[in-house]
Amino acid sequence: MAVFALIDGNNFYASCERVFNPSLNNVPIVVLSNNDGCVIARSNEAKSFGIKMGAPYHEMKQLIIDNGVKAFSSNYTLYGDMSARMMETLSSFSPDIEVYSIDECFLGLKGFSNFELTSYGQTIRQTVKQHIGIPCCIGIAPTKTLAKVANRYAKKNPETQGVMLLVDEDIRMFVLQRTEVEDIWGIGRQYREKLKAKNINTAYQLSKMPQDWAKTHLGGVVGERLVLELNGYSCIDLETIQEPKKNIAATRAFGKVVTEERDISEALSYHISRATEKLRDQKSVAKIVTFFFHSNPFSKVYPFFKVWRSIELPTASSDPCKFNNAVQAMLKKCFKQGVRYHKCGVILQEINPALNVQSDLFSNLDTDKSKSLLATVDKLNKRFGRGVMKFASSGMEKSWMTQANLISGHYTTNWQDLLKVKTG
DNA sequence: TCTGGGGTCCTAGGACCC
DNA sequence: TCTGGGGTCCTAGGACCC
Repeated sequence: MAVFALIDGNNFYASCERVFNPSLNNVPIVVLSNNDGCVIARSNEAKSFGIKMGAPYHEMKQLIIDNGVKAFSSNYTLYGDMSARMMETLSSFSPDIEVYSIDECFLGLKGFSNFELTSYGQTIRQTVKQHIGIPCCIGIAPTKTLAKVANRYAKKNPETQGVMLLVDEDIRMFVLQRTEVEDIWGIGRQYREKLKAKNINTAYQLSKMPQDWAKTHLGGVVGERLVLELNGYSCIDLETIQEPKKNIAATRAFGKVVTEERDISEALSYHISRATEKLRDQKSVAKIVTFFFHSNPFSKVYPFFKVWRSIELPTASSDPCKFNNAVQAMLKKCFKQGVRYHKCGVILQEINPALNVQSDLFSNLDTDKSKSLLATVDKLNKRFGRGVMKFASSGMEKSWMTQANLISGHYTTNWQDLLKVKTG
Protein backbone atom coordinates (compact mmCIF):
# COMPACT_ATOMS: atom_id res chain seq x y z
CA MET A 1 0.00 0.00 0.00
CA ALA A 2 1.16 3.44 -0.85
CA VAL A 3 1.57 5.93 1.97
CA PHE A 4 1.75 9.66 1.40
CA ALA A 5 2.53 12.38 3.90
CA LEU A 6 1.51 15.96 3.18
CA ILE A 7 3.57 18.50 5.08
CA ASP A 8 2.34 22.06 5.02
CA GLY A 9 3.79 25.15 6.71
CA ASN A 10 1.18 26.85 8.89
CA ASN A 11 0.25 30.33 7.62
CA PHE A 12 3.54 30.12 5.78
CA TYR A 13 4.20 33.74 4.79
CA ALA A 14 3.08 35.02 8.17
CA SER A 15 5.28 32.46 9.90
CA CYS A 16 8.29 33.51 7.79
CA GLU A 17 7.87 37.09 9.00
CA ARG A 18 7.80 35.87 12.60
CA VAL A 19 10.98 33.85 12.35
CA PHE A 20 13.01 37.03 11.96
CA ASN A 21 10.91 39.25 14.18
CA PRO A 22 9.96 37.43 17.38
CA SER A 23 8.13 40.49 18.68
CA LEU A 24 5.41 39.42 16.23
CA ASN A 25 4.73 36.21 18.15
CA ASN A 26 1.13 36.22 19.38
CA VAL A 27 0.56 39.47 17.50
CA PRO A 28 -2.00 39.27 14.66
CA ILE A 29 -0.32 39.70 11.27
CA VAL A 30 -1.32 39.61 7.62
CA VAL A 31 0.73 39.49 4.43
CA LEU A 32 -0.48 41.33 1.32
CA SER A 33 -0.29 40.40 -2.35
CA ASN A 34 1.75 42.32 -4.92
CA ASN A 35 0.92 46.00 -5.03
CA ASP A 36 -0.41 45.64 -1.46
CA GLY A 37 -3.70 44.66 -3.09
CA CYS A 38 -5.22 41.72 -1.21
CA VAL A 39 -4.68 39.79 2.00
CA ILE A 40 -3.00 36.51 1.04
CA ALA A 41 -1.80 35.16 4.39
CA ARG A 42 -3.07 35.58 7.93
CA SER A 43 -1.83 34.47 11.32
CA ASN A 44 -4.40 32.58 13.39
CA GLU A 45 -5.11 35.69 15.46
CA ALA A 46 -5.84 37.69 12.31
CA LYS A 47 -8.18 34.96 11.08
CA SER A 48 -10.13 35.15 14.31
CA PHE A 49 -10.91 38.83 13.65
CA GLY A 50 -12.71 37.85 10.48
CA ILE A 51 -10.06 39.12 8.06
CA LYS A 52 -10.84 37.14 4.93
CA MET A 53 -8.37 35.38 2.64
CA GLY A 54 -8.07 37.17 -0.70
CA ALA A 55 -10.05 40.18 0.48
CA PRO A 56 -8.96 43.61 -0.82
CA TYR A 57 -6.66 45.34 1.65
CA HIS A 58 -8.59 48.61 1.48
CA GLU A 59 -11.78 46.81 2.51
CA MET A 60 -10.04 45.16 5.46
CA LYS A 61 -8.09 48.22 6.52
CA GLN A 62 -10.46 49.32 9.27
CA LEU A 63 -10.58 45.81 10.73
CA ILE A 64 -6.79 45.70 10.59
CA ILE A 65 -6.36 49.04 12.36
CA ASP A 66 -9.06 48.39 14.96
CA ASN A 67 -7.46 45.12 16.04
CA GLY A 68 -3.84 46.20 15.97
CA VAL A 69 -2.98 43.83 13.12
CA LYS A 70 0.49 44.24 11.57
CA ALA A 71 0.41 44.19 7.77
CA PHE A 72 3.34 43.30 5.49
CA SER A 73 3.95 43.61 1.76
CA SER A 74 4.86 40.21 0.35
CA ASN A 75 8.55 39.43 0.46
CA TYR A 76 8.97 36.56 -2.01
CA THR A 77 12.73 36.65 -1.83
CA LEU A 78 12.46 35.74 1.84
CA TYR A 79 9.63 33.21 1.48
CA GLY A 80 11.28 31.47 -1.47
CA ASP A 81 14.54 31.09 0.40
CA MET A 82 12.79 29.82 3.56
CA SER A 83 10.86 27.36 1.41
CA ALA A 84 14.04 25.98 -0.15
CA ARG A 85 15.49 25.45 3.33
CA MET A 86 12.34 23.72 4.55
CA MET A 87 12.28 21.38 1.53
CA GLU A 88 15.91 20.49 2.05
CA THR A 89 15.25 19.49 5.64
CA LEU A 90 12.17 17.50 4.61
CA SER A 91 14.03 15.64 1.88
CA SER A 92 16.19 14.03 4.56
CA PHE A 93 13.11 12.11 5.76
CA SER A 94 12.36 10.28 2.52
CA PRO A 95 14.05 9.72 -0.83
CA ASP A 96 10.67 10.35 -2.49
CA ILE A 97 9.67 13.98 -2.28
CA GLU A 98 7.37 16.09 -4.40
CA VAL A 99 7.61 19.82 -3.80
CA TYR A 100 4.00 20.75 -4.43
CA SER A 101 4.05 24.49 -3.72
CA ILE A 102 6.06 27.10 -1.87
CA ASP A 103 4.80 25.83 1.50
CA GLU A 104 3.80 22.21 0.86
CA CYS A 105 5.33 18.91 -0.08
CA PHE A 106 4.36 15.27 -0.34
CA LEU A 107 6.68 12.59 0.98
CA GLY A 108 6.41 8.95 -0.03
CA LEU A 109 6.59 6.85 3.17
CA LYS A 110 6.88 3.14 2.71
CA GLY A 111 7.75 0.41 5.14
CA PHE A 112 6.64 2.02 8.40
CA SER A 113 4.03 0.50 10.71
CA ASN A 114 1.09 2.71 11.63
CA PHE A 115 2.48 3.37 15.06
CA GLU A 116 5.83 4.37 13.64
CA LEU A 117 4.18 6.67 11.10
CA THR A 118 2.63 8.89 13.74
CA SER A 119 5.82 9.25 15.71
CA TYR A 120 7.82 9.71 12.53
CA GLY A 121 5.44 12.55 11.69
CA GLN A 122 6.15 14.13 15.06
CA THR A 123 9.88 13.87 14.45
CA ILE A 124 9.50 15.57 11.07
CA ARG A 125 7.47 18.37 12.60
CA GLN A 126 9.89 19.02 15.42
CA THR A 127 12.88 18.96 13.10
CA VAL A 128 11.34 21.52 10.74
CA LYS A 129 10.47 23.75 13.68
CA GLN A 130 13.99 23.48 15.04
CA HIS A 131 15.88 23.92 11.76
CA ILE A 132 13.68 26.47 10.00
CA GLY A 133 11.50 27.96 12.73
CA ILE A 134 8.30 27.31 10.80
CA PRO A 135 5.46 25.38 12.48
CA CYS A 136 3.87 22.78 10.22
CA CYS A 137 1.16 20.13 10.17
CA ILE A 138 1.27 16.67 8.65
CA GLY A 139 -1.41 14.42 7.19
CA ILE A 140 -0.56 10.79 6.41
CA ALA A 141 -2.80 8.55 4.28
CA PRO A 142 -2.89 5.97 1.47
CA THR A 143 -3.80 8.57 -1.20
CA LYS A 144 -2.74 12.15 -1.83
CA THR A 145 -6.32 13.39 -1.56
CA LEU A 146 -6.75 11.72 1.83
CA ALA A 147 -3.36 13.06 2.96
CA LYS A 148 -4.70 16.53 2.19
CA VAL A 149 -7.85 15.80 4.20
CA ALA A 150 -5.77 14.49 7.10
CA ASN A 151 -3.49 17.52 7.01
CA ARG A 152 -6.45 19.86 7.25
CA TYR A 153 -7.88 17.86 10.13
CA ALA A 154 -4.57 18.06 11.99
CA LYS A 155 -4.52 21.82 11.51
CA LYS A 156 -8.07 22.27 12.82
CA ASN A 157 -7.71 19.97 15.82
CA PRO A 158 -4.88 20.80 18.23
CA GLU A 159 -5.39 17.49 20.06
CA THR A 160 -3.68 15.81 17.11
CA GLN A 161 -0.52 17.76 17.93
CA GLY A 162 -0.19 18.54 14.26
CA VAL A 163 -0.04 14.98 12.94
CA MET A 164 -3.03 13.00 11.65
CA LEU A 165 -2.86 9.44 10.40
CA LEU A 166 -5.71 8.40 8.13
CA VAL A 167 -5.20 4.74 7.39
CA ASP A 168 -7.64 2.85 9.62
CA GLU A 169 -11.07 2.40 7.98
CA ASP A 170 -13.11 3.64 10.97
CA ILE A 171 -10.95 6.72 11.34
CA ARG A 172 -11.22 7.43 7.62
CA MET A 173 -15.01 7.43 7.75
CA PHE A 174 -15.06 9.45 10.96
CA VAL A 175 -12.86 12.17 9.49
CA LEU A 176 -14.63 12.25 6.09
CA GLN A 177 -17.95 12.77 7.88
CA ARG A 178 -16.42 15.81 9.56
CA THR A 179 -14.94 17.28 6.38
CA GLU A 180 -16.98 19.78 4.36
CA VAL A 181 -17.16 18.96 0.71
CA GLU A 182 -15.58 22.30 -0.30
CA ASP A 183 -12.53 21.53 1.80
CA ILE A 184 -11.57 18.62 -0.43
CA TRP A 185 -8.60 19.08 -2.78
CA GLY A 186 -10.16 19.53 -6.21
CA ILE A 187 -13.52 20.92 -5.12
CA GLY A 188 -13.66 24.64 -5.81
CA ARG A 189 -16.48 27.15 -5.81
CA GLN A 190 -18.37 25.89 -8.85
CA TYR A 191 -18.37 22.28 -7.77
CA ARG A 192 -19.26 23.22 -4.21
CA GLU A 193 -22.43 24.93 -5.42
CA LYS A 194 -23.28 21.99 -7.64
CA LEU A 195 -22.80 19.50 -4.82
CA LYS A 196 -24.68 21.55 -2.23
CA ALA A 197 -27.59 21.81 -4.65
CA LYS A 198 -27.71 18.03 -4.71
CA ASN A 199 -27.47 17.97 -0.93
CA ILE A 200 -23.99 16.50 -0.87
CA ASN A 201 -22.33 18.32 1.99
CA THR A 202 -19.60 16.15 3.44
CA ALA A 203 -16.60 14.35 2.02
CA TYR A 204 -18.16 11.14 3.26
CA GLN A 205 -21.32 11.69 1.19
CA LEU A 206 -19.23 12.42 -1.88
CA SER A 207 -17.16 9.28 -1.34
CA LYS A 208 -20.37 7.24 -1.52
CA MET A 209 -21.34 8.57 -4.96
CA PRO A 210 -20.92 6.24 -7.93
CA GLN A 211 -17.91 6.76 -10.18
CA ASP A 212 -20.04 7.36 -13.27
CA TRP A 213 -21.88 10.12 -11.49
CA ALA A 214 -18.61 11.80 -10.52
CA LYS A 215 -17.45 11.48 -14.11
CA THR A 216 -20.43 13.34 -15.55
CA HIS A 217 -20.70 15.98 -12.83
CA LEU A 218 -17.18 16.75 -11.67
CA GLY A 219 -15.15 17.28 -14.82
CA GLY A 220 -14.71 13.78 -16.24
CA VAL A 221 -11.75 11.67 -15.21
CA VAL A 222 -10.75 14.26 -12.62
CA GLY A 223 -13.95 13.68 -10.65
CA GLU A 224 -13.69 9.94 -11.08
CA ARG A 225 -10.20 9.94 -9.59
CA LEU A 226 -11.29 12.18 -6.75
CA VAL A 227 -13.98 9.76 -5.57
CA LEU A 228 -11.62 6.79 -5.88
CA GLU A 229 -8.96 8.60 -3.88
CA LEU A 230 -11.44 9.41 -1.09
CA ASN A 231 -12.09 5.68 -0.87
CA GLY A 232 -8.43 4.90 -0.45
CA TYR A 233 -7.55 3.89 -4.02
CA SER A 234 -4.47 5.83 -5.03
CA CYS A 235 -4.82 7.33 -8.53
CA ILE A 236 -2.51 10.32 -8.31
CA ASP A 237 1.17 9.43 -8.17
CA LEU A 238 4.00 11.23 -6.47
CA GLU A 239 5.76 13.46 -8.99
CA THR A 240 9.31 13.44 -7.80
CA ILE A 241 10.77 14.97 -10.95
CA GLN A 242 10.16 18.66 -11.57
CA GLU A 243 8.96 18.97 -15.15
CA PRO A 244 9.93 22.14 -17.00
CA LYS A 245 7.15 24.71 -17.22
CA LYS A 246 4.96 24.73 -20.34
CA ASN A 247 4.01 28.39 -19.93
CA ILE A 248 5.99 31.16 -18.31
CA ALA A 249 4.29 34.40 -17.38
CA ALA A 250 5.46 37.72 -15.98
CA THR A 251 2.64 40.14 -15.25
CA ARG A 252 2.03 42.94 -12.75
CA ALA A 253 -0.48 45.62 -11.95
CA PHE A 254 1.06 49.09 -12.12
CA GLY A 255 1.82 50.97 -8.93
CA LYS A 256 -0.33 53.85 -10.23
CA VAL A 257 -2.55 54.55 -13.20
CA VAL A 258 -0.59 54.58 -16.47
CA THR A 259 -1.66 56.49 -19.58
CA GLU A 260 1.55 56.81 -21.64
CA GLU A 261 2.70 54.36 -24.29
CA ARG A 262 6.23 54.81 -23.05
CA ASP A 263 5.37 53.37 -19.62
CA ILE A 264 3.65 50.33 -21.12
CA SER A 265 6.63 49.86 -23.41
CA GLU A 266 9.08 49.93 -20.49
CA ALA A 267 6.98 47.64 -18.33
CA LEU A 268 6.62 45.07 -21.13
CA SER A 269 10.36 45.16 -21.73
CA TYR A 270 10.91 44.62 -18.01
CA HIS A 271 8.50 41.67 -17.90
CA ILE A 272 10.11 40.12 -21.00
CA SER A 273 13.46 40.15 -19.29
CA ARG A 274 11.96 38.53 -16.17
CA ALA A 275 10.15 35.88 -18.19
CA THR A 276 13.13 34.97 -20.39
CA GLU A 277 15.30 34.73 -17.28
CA LYS A 278 12.94 32.05 -15.93
CA LEU A 279 13.04 30.43 -19.37
CA ARG A 280 16.85 30.27 -19.39
CA ASP A 281 16.85 28.97 -15.82
CA GLN A 282 15.01 25.86 -16.95
CA LYS A 283 17.19 25.67 -20.10
CA SER A 284 14.28 26.12 -22.47
CA VAL A 285 13.35 28.23 -25.46
CA ALA A 286 9.93 29.57 -26.46
CA LYS A 287 8.40 30.21 -29.85
CA ILE A 288 5.36 32.28 -28.96
CA VAL A 289 5.08 35.43 -26.90
CA THR A 290 1.70 36.81 -25.88
CA PHE A 291 1.44 40.27 -24.36
CA PHE A 292 -1.46 42.24 -22.96
CA PHE A 293 -2.31 45.51 -21.26
CA HIS A 294 -5.63 46.58 -19.86
CA SER A 295 -7.54 49.06 -17.74
CA ASN A 296 -8.91 48.38 -14.27
CA PRO A 297 -11.51 45.60 -14.50
CA PHE A 298 -13.09 46.72 -11.20
CA SER A 299 -13.68 50.29 -12.25
CA LYS A 300 -17.27 51.42 -12.03
CA VAL A 301 -16.48 54.71 -13.73
CA TYR A 302 -14.59 53.73 -16.90
CA PRO A 303 -15.28 50.95 -19.40
CA PHE A 304 -12.95 47.98 -19.43
CA PHE A 305 -10.43 48.04 -22.28
CA LYS A 306 -7.99 45.29 -23.10
CA VAL A 307 -5.43 44.53 -25.80
CA TRP A 308 -4.19 40.95 -26.18
CA ARG A 309 -1.75 39.89 -28.94
CA SER A 310 0.32 36.79 -29.71
CA ILE A 311 3.43 36.71 -31.85
CA GLU A 312 5.25 33.67 -33.19
CA LEU A 313 9.02 34.00 -33.64
CA PRO A 314 10.65 32.46 -36.75
CA THR A 315 12.68 30.22 -34.43
CA ALA A 316 12.35 29.46 -30.75
CA SER A 317 14.61 31.55 -28.55
CA SER A 318 15.39 32.64 -25.00
CA ASP A 319 16.87 35.98 -26.04
CA PRO A 320 14.86 38.89 -24.57
CA CYS A 321 15.91 41.18 -27.45
CA LYS A 322 14.12 39.02 -29.98
CA PHE A 323 10.91 38.91 -27.98
CA ASN A 324 11.15 42.58 -27.14
CA ASN A 325 11.68 43.74 -30.75
CA ALA A 326 8.62 41.80 -31.83
CA VAL A 327 6.46 43.01 -28.95
CA GLN A 328 7.49 46.67 -29.23
CA ALA A 329 6.75 46.72 -32.97
CA MET A 330 3.30 45.30 -32.35
CA LEU A 331 2.67 47.64 -29.40
CA LYS A 332 3.15 50.66 -31.69
CA LYS A 333 0.30 49.36 -33.82
CA CYS A 334 -2.17 48.58 -31.06
CA PHE A 335 -1.62 51.18 -28.32
CA LYS A 336 -4.69 53.30 -27.68
CA GLN A 337 -4.56 56.78 -26.19
CA GLY A 338 -6.88 58.03 -23.51
CA VAL A 339 -7.20 54.84 -21.45
CA ARG A 340 -6.29 54.58 -17.77
CA TYR A 341 -4.16 51.45 -17.82
CA HIS A 342 -3.93 49.21 -14.78
CA LYS A 343 -1.84 46.19 -15.65
CA CYS A 344 0.28 44.53 -18.32
CA GLY A 345 2.25 41.35 -18.83
CA VAL A 346 3.77 38.76 -21.11
CA ILE A 347 3.36 34.99 -21.41
CA LEU A 348 5.83 32.72 -23.18
CA GLN A 349 4.37 29.63 -24.85
CA GLU A 350 5.38 26.64 -26.96
CA ILE A 351 8.28 25.98 -24.68
CA ASN A 352 10.83 23.28 -25.49
CA PRO A 353 14.29 22.25 -24.33
CA ALA A 354 16.98 24.57 -25.69
CA LEU A 355 18.88 21.58 -27.12
CA ASN A 356 16.49 20.65 -29.91
CA VAL A 357 15.90 23.96 -31.63
CA GLN A 358 15.22 23.61 -35.33
CA SER A 359 17.06 26.09 -37.50
CA ASP A 360 15.22 27.68 -40.41
CA LEU A 361 16.35 28.75 -43.88
CA PHE A 362 17.59 32.13 -42.71
CA SER A 363 19.23 30.79 -39.59
CA ASN A 364 17.63 32.92 -36.89
CA LEU A 365 19.18 30.81 -34.17
CA ASP A 366 20.49 32.49 -31.06
CA THR A 367 24.17 33.17 -31.66
CA ASP A 368 26.92 32.06 -29.32
CA LYS A 369 27.70 35.71 -28.75
CA SER A 370 24.20 36.55 -27.49
CA LYS A 371 24.09 33.35 -25.44
CA SER A 372 27.27 34.13 -23.58
CA LEU A 373 26.19 37.72 -23.03
CA LEU A 374 22.93 36.52 -21.46
CA ALA A 375 24.71 33.90 -19.37
CA THR A 376 26.88 36.67 -17.95
CA VAL A 377 23.87 38.88 -17.23
CA ASP A 378 22.15 35.99 -15.41
CA LYS A 379 25.26 35.23 -13.40
CA LEU A 380 25.71 38.84 -12.27
CA ASN A 381 22.05 39.21 -11.36
CA LYS A 382 22.13 35.99 -9.32
CA ARG A 383 25.27 37.02 -7.52
CA PHE A 384 24.52 40.69 -6.84
CA GLY A 385 20.74 40.76 -6.91
CA ARG A 386 18.11 41.08 -9.59
CA GLY A 387 18.32 44.28 -11.58
CA VAL A 388 22.10 44.82 -11.31
CA MET A 389 22.22 44.19 -15.07
CA LYS A 390 19.15 45.19 -17.03
CA PHE A 391 17.97 46.46 -20.37
CA ALA A 392 17.82 50.20 -20.89
CA SER A 393 14.50 49.69 -22.67
CA SER A 394 12.88 48.73 -19.37
CA GLY A 395 13.48 52.26 -18.13
CA MET A 396 15.34 53.92 -15.26
CA GLU A 397 12.63 55.78 -13.38
CA LYS A 398 9.92 53.12 -13.40
CA SER A 399 7.12 55.29 -12.12
CA TRP A 400 4.80 52.38 -13.03
CA MET A 401 6.54 49.94 -10.70
CA THR A 402 4.48 47.88 -8.28
CA GLN A 403 4.04 49.26 -4.76
CA ALA A 404 5.42 47.47 -1.72
CA ASN A 405 5.23 49.96 1.09
CA LEU A 406 5.24 47.56 4.01
CA ILE A 407 8.05 45.17 3.13
CA SER A 408 10.26 43.52 5.74
CA GLY A 409 13.98 42.77 5.33
CA HIS A 410 15.59 40.25 2.99
CA TYR A 411 16.98 38.58 6.10
CA THR A 412 18.47 35.52 4.45
CA THR A 413 19.69 36.88 1.11
CA ASN A 414 21.05 40.36 1.76
CA TRP A 415 24.02 41.14 4.04
CA GLN A 416 22.56 44.53 4.98
CA ASP A 417 19.42 42.87 6.32
CA LEU A 418 21.18 40.20 8.37
CA LEU A 419 19.88 40.17 11.93
CA LYS A 420 22.22 41.59 14.55
CA VAL A 421 22.59 40.01 17.96
CA LYS A 422 23.06 42.39 20.84
CA THR A 423 25.47 41.29 23.52
CA GLY A 424 26.26 42.57 26.98
C1' DT B 1 -7.94 56.41 -4.14
C1' DC B 2 -7.04 51.37 -3.11
C1' DT B 3 -9.25 44.26 -5.74
C1' DG B 4 -2.29 39.45 -6.97
C1' DG B 5 0.37 36.42 -9.77
C1' DG B 6 1.51 32.10 -11.68
C1' DG B 7 0.38 27.77 -12.96
C1' DT B 8 -2.10 22.88 -14.52
C1' DC B 9 -5.31 19.66 -16.70
C1' DC B 10 -9.50 18.42 -19.11
C1' DT B 11 -13.42 18.72 -22.34
C1' DA B 12 -16.20 20.14 -26.11
C1' DG B 13 -16.57 21.43 -30.53
C1' DG B 14 -14.93 22.77 -35.02
C1' DA B 15 -11.86 21.99 -38.96
C1' DC B 16 -10.10 18.80 -41.64
C1' DC B 17 -8.81 14.24 -43.53
C1' DC B 18 -9.78 9.73 -45.95
C1' DT C 1 -38.59 12.84 -43.54
C1' DC C 2 -34.28 10.29 -44.33
C1' DT C 3 -27.57 12.84 -45.77
C1' DG C 4 -21.45 7.66 -43.33
C1' DG C 5 -18.02 6.52 -40.18
C1' DG C 6 -13.98 7.12 -38.09
C1' DG C 7 -10.12 9.50 -36.98
C1' DT C 8 -6.74 13.56 -35.63
C1' DC C 9 -5.50 18.04 -34.37
C1' DC C 10 -6.27 22.48 -32.55
C1' DT C 11 -8.35 26.01 -29.72
C1' DA C 12 -11.23 28.24 -26.38
C1' DG C 13 -12.96 28.01 -22.21
C1' DG C 14 -13.86 26.02 -17.75
C1' DA C 15 -12.44 24.14 -13.66
C1' DC C 16 -9.04 23.70 -10.26
C1' DC C 17 -4.58 24.60 -7.35
C1' DC C 18 -1.39 27.61 -4.22
